[in-house]
Amino acid sequence: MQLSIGQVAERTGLSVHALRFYEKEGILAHQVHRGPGGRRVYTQQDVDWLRMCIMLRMSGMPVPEIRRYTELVRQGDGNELQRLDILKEHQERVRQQMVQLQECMDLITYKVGKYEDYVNSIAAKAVGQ
Amino acid sequence: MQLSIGQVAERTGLSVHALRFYEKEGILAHQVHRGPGGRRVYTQQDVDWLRMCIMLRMSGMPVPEIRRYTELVRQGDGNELQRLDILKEHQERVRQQMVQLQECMDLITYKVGKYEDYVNSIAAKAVGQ
DNA sequence: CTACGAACTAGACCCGGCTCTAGGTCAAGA
DNA sequence: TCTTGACCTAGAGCCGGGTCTAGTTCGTAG
Repeated sequence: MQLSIGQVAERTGLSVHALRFYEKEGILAHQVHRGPGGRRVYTQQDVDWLRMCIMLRMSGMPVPEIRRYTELVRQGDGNELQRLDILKEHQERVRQQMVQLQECMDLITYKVGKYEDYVNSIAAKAVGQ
Repeated sequence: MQLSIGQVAERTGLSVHALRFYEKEGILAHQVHRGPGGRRVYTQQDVDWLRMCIMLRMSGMPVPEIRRYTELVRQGDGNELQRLDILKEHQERVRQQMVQLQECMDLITYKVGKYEDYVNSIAAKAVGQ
């Protein structure tokens, strides 16, 4: 299956601009090949790869690190340990992020509870009047 | 207890620059009062407030929204419903973020597992030789 | 033909959130 | 007295991550 940049944009949710930007940043496992008129032709694998990159970005992996990982994959077999290192390191960061986020959530939930109680008590008084 | 900007920086983890920046952005519940020589004098309440703001920032609340919330608090009683709205909205965003983060985590964990298996199988072969 | 839509490149621009600089005040200690 | 260090203001600069523009080139449809 051959996909144009527009189609890839649709199915990844990235903008056409962002796709070209990612390519320039070296974030494509197997560089996009070009069709007639120099147009980019993507495959399903490209889309799959992009979806993974989107996950990595969403979870806060910086573009340069995604590039490092991508380069390892491009180089092919033999560097699996390095790839594993990158992934594990990121996994740890994500774990920490989740812990932090949970702490924030706890505080917010506590505050929401307080305000709800307060607002309800006001409403109750109003009814009592 | 009176605190200098430097002391507040220490106990919040924010930089002195960031503290002045936050103040300029209107993110201080009760505006910092000034001591001799125009120096900022913070109280424990300021520190507590800042700690909450840090939680809100960490969980992705944009500065302008923290300002809105701060302004409501500054205005005093009577707008608790609006404050509650802001908090609930943010709570929902944080919830979504956590879901996303968990999805990313699942993918990463899956990949880490794959690579570990692979790396181990290689190691086993090496031993077998 | 021509005109539209989708693609191309290179590079400028934007935004949020700080961070840093320049130039100055002030108080305490050597 | 001089120096040091913490503070002050206003405003410039930086970084990450895109986003947008200008000026073209295609291929297809009217």
